[in-house]
Amino acid sequence: MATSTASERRAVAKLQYDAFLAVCPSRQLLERISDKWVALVLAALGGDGPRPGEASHGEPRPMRFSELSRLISGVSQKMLTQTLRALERDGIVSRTVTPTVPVTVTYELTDLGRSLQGLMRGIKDWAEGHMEEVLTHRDGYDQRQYDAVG
Amino acid sequence: MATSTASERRAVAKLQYDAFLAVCPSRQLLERISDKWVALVLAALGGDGPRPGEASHGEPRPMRFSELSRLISGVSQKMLTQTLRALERDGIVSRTVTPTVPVTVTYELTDLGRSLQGLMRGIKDWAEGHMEEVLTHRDGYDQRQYDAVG
DNA sequence: CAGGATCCAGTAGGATACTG
DNA sequence: CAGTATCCTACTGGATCCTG
Repeated sequence: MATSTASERRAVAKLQYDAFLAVCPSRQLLERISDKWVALVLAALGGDGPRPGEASHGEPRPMRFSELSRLISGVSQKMLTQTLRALERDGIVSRTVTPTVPVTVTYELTDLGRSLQGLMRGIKDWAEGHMEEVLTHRDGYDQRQYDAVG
Repeated sequence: MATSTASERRAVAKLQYDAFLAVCPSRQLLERISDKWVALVLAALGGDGPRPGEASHGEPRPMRFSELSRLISGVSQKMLTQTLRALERDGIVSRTVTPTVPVTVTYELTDLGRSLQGLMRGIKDWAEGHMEEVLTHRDGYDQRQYDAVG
């Protein structure tokens, strides 16, 4: 059962893996993709992200390391590398090296990555779209805390 | 512009917040919800999660602290408390105290939480559903690494 | 039962310097 | 340009003990 035809049996696999269980492999996968940098990298490679002098959403396209680094402000080179390596290992992004001088490296989503990208963009959009609402709730919560203490 | 009618203007707010920017508040919100425990808590409160002697998906319903703790195996009491407090502060879950002895505390999703729950369940389901595929990719990647080194 | 408070180890992750 | 390697700190998060 470990060496079954994996790709087509996902509907079945869904019944076998359970992320609620600490020992289930899917728990680790969930941890890996539940990462702010993963969300932002996938959103970037998925075509979300303003390009100079243009509206917010572009087309999905291969992106270079430095390009990603610039778009995702605040990410360290270490974390970006680490994130991209992990995603490549899991088959979510592909890495292409073109032997120019200096070398050109591009990243893009795989089919598997594309199947996840929509979800991740949804998360990012949700955060951006409900920010005001969340801020309002926080104010209320903090005020209640303040009142309770005196 | 800070005190506008927040709830209905989300479509507008979406144009104002950008999680790609390190200084944008939505970046912090994205970090907060990009958390394995958040994903699992929302999945649990959203009705995903096997109940004894039953199929995998139940109905959304209020859940007690100990119940969540048992369902989400491996979570420490500290992290569960911390996660629930943060979600409560952000208006994603609500906390209800019933003054029995000992006290009964239940958690459930708010409307805001319900709007996020679908996305989070999607992430969890993706992880469970694509586990095999990811494992296959990892094997290939690791093998290639091994070959490259010798 | 549902946490709050403490203590402490592990590691995530930033800064810096160097390489093909 | 696109990383790798190293060092080091800060925070995450688990374990434990205690309370209303």
